[in-house]
Amino acid sequence: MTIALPLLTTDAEACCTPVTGGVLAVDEAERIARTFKALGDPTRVRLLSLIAASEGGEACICDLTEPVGLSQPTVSHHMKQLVDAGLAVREQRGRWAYYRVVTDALDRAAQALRS
Amino acid sequence: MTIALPLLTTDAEACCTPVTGGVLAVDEAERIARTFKALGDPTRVRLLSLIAASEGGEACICDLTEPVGLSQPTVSHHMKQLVDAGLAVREQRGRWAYYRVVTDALDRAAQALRS
DNA sequence: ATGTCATATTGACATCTGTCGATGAATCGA
DNA sequence: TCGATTCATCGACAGATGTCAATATGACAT
Repeated sequence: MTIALPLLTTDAEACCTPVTGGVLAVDEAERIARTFKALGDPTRVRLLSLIAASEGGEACICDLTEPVGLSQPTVSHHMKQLVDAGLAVREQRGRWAYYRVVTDALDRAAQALRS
Repeated sequence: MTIALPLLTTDAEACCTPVTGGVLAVDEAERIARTFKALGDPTRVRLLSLIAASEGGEACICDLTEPVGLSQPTVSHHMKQLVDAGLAVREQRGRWAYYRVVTDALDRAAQALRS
């Protein structure tokens, strides 16, 4: 007999012992830090903001390269970081890769900062 | 004539255009990212948690070194990062340096993630 | 099949970051 | 005054990070 288990729990999904709610276990601190590390680069903050403000709440790499003023590989790299952290999701449609912000993940990250 | 101006506005004090509330200006994104960068290290997350959970909500370096298992200079370095980011404050009392968490700064950081 | 377009990956590079041991600075007690 | 204590700073080092040009991958149109 096999049991269906979630294949992957991204850091931002796993919820959210608040930082100020008692001493955090090492692995909890690592999970929380991974999420904030992804938010700790101005380009990535800007990318999330650009995507969230786009029509339909989604954007492809080609929409993002010019506004942030960086090369396409660099933007692609940053988006991968955000996806790995669970803060964005990627959907391939034809030649384009559309990214959306995972607002739940942002909310959960905010929870970790609540007092 | 001279005018009294705030000498320093820490990043976490300056509030808090939400990431998902329209395209962020570059300097706003940089401010937000600086705060989250400070939160992007597991040791620093742990330090904040340890301080917040300490008696009186404050702790000195000597209280923190052993729990995080790092050298005193390293802990001191991390605390400086947190103070520079406005997430902690330092008060010297005799030989000891007491640190407190700036919960308002955490709240404001959380605001930046609200949708 | 071939070429074009959008994106990801690779490899390289300079810079930043976390860590430590050694040392300096300030405070207190004897 | 002297030594002990607490913390910050310095110098060094390995490893991580942000960036780009070049290239690979994959999808679509012709």
